[in-house]
Amino acid sequence: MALNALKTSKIPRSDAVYFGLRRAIIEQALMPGDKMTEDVIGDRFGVSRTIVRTALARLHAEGLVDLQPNKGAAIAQPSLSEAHDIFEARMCLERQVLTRLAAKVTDRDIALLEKHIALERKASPADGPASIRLAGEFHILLADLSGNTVLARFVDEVVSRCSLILALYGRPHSSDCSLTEHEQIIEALRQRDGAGAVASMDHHLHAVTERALLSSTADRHRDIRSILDHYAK
Amino acid sequence: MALNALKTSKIPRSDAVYFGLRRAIIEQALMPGDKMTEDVIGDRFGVSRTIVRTALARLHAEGLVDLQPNKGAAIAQPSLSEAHDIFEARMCLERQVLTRLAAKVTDRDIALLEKHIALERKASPADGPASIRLAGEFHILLADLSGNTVLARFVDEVVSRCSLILALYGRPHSSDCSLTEHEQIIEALRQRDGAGAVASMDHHLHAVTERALLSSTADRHRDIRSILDHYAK
DNA sequence: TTCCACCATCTTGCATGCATTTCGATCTCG
DNA sequence: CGAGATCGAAATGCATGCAAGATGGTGGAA
Repeated sequence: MALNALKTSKIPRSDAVYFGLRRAIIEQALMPGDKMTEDVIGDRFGVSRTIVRTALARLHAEGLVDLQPNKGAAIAQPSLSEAHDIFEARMCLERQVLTRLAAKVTDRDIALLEKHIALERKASPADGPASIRLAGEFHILLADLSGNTVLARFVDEVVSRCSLILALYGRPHSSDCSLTEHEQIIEALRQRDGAGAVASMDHHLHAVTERALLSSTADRHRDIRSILDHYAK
Repeated sequence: MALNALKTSKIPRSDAVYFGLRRAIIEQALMPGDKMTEDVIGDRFGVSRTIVRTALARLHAEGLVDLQPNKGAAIAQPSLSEAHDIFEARMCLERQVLTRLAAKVTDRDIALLEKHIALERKASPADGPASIRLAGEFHILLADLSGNTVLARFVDEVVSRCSLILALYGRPHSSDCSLTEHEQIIEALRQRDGAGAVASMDHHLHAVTERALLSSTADRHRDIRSILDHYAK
């Protein structure tokens, strides 16, 4: 009785759908623009449309899914302008995370970060999807360790949305070099060097931004909306 | 044809419930801890539980509502620790907003801000609820004018959650002095003085924080039904 | 051929019904 | 008298059904 009171935390079935879809989006199994029909998702997950609808609404609130009334859901396609907004917010939030973290980081925190880096290093060469996810989760781990749950939630959101931006505008294998940048951040934290950590993060995020947005002008598939913006007026 | 394409944006009925409840929470008509029964809300707004559930989930995602499985929804009661996290995130976000805004603010923006201040000034003396809401909306307006939609969304959330903190820990009539502080911020913006605007905002938010975390009020017994009659339409 | 209207089909918006769980009051027993 | 068991009312979790809106293709008229 007293024991299973701990495991009696019934979790809603919509959570399973939410996390499943979220991972599919972040690992770029589902690509921006892909249509998400309630029936299809419900069949795959073995739940009714009611549940799917709840999960989609949640993803919509996070900006991962576009939701138009009477027309259904699709994976969000951030415009270049939105992409810029997301990167700016991300920079602002992650600076705060590192400033805060440098002042309170423990050896155990460092160990957790090292452990994560090891995972990144292992997954990096071959496994594309996992590599993308792990690179993002490094930043989410930093935010968690900062101890500020609000910052952590916001970082989680902007990092997730960055996956969409990468999928839309980025070039394929661009996450390798971020590994050493992550190591630089940890090194600065190990020395409780807040300014250094922020500087490393600035450098890292600028690099990510450039990698993500510079290739967009050249080739690959481009955003129709930003193209039309140019001709509409 | 081409004209009504603009007005053919059917809005879901859950939006009405969402915004109604949100306003009731922000204006402190509904207080932290108040139980929110789906049937009761549905009756007041004239919709089914399905719709109410959607609105509650959205409020939960924003941290305004606590949602426990099988136990229902209640207005969130941020802990002091959460309150601190929220203020820290808010400070970080609003600094960015002002830095950005000072660099691009137009005379039209200034005019909008002045107009809002006029509203605040008018509502301040008597109307408690509206005064609370307007003080928050000043900050949301700043974020909107910054042009960064992501920052704007985040600011919206933290400002809303600050209402809960004020309701829980703040003292009743504390929003008057914030008016002159808002004016200081506008003045700094008018001179395109980013550093000055940030300094004013720092001072303002520190003041708000201090005002917020002083005393707790005795709560009386209130009826959710009669309150919702006022917000249902 | 091109454009428009119309219809079949698919999909979403929403209410309702049923099963399950929670909560509180009464009852029972020590 | 008090602590725990028990039962009923109430609230939630979820699936399903139906109406309304969107999509895409066909046929007719200019």
